[in-house]
Amino acid sequence: MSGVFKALSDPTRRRVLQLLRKRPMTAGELSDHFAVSKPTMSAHFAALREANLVHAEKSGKSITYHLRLSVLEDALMGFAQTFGLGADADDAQAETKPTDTKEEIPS
Amino acid sequence: MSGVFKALSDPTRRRVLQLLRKRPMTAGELSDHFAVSKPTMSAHFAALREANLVHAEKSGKSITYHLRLSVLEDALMGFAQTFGLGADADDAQAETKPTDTKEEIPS
DNA sequence: ACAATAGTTAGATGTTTAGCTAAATATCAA
DNA sequence: TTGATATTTAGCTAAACATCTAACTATTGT
Repeated sequence: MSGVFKALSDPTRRRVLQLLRKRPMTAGELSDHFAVSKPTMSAHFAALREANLVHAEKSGKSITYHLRLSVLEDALMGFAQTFGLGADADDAQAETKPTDTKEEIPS
Repeated sequence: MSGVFKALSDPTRRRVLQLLRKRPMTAGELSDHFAVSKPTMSAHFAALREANLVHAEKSGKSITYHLRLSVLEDALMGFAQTFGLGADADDAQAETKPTDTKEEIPS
């Protein structure tokens, strides 16, 4: 949980995820979009891997990164839901689940 | 944007927000829920204030913090939506807005 | 085997962060 | 004014982070 938000707290990493939204890309392709060194990008990729937001697939010389949308969704929406935000409607009693009344502390 | 995710990347701060979900609370009340010093909590409050996730209201000796749900919602859901996550249905063509086809890079 | 290409590891530097204690500030009550 | 309460500021440490260059590993083409 913390790992996901930490990963998302960096603009470069957020843009990487956005780029991967369209299609999987190799580390090199992704790096070309940024004005930082390869090792720096490598570290960003590691952060995204550790947060499980991307999946790395090595093939030949290059490594292709794939977005793990479901992990992003679970983290983002799951957290949002603990605040009554998310899927359903807008004001008061219109919700699917009654926005509850129970104690739910986040990790 | 980065500020919000940065704020959310700390478990203590996430729990503070969760506590504030129920009702506004003073700095002292909030601090009582955590095993860290008051100055440390004060720093966490500052981070939340800077991210605009809470609103501080001084009255007398104490300062009452209020959750700014709308800011959390805008950040979380806004970001989620750039990935086609969020409000609407689950699989493919069921969405309200066609999940677009346009270039949207995050800040 | 050699060189080129794709990434990562190592090591250094400067910045940020979370935490602490001690001291300062502000408010209120006596 | 003196004291108690609530919170912040100052100053510190230790760990984590983002960044770099240089060197290394792995793969492929010649």
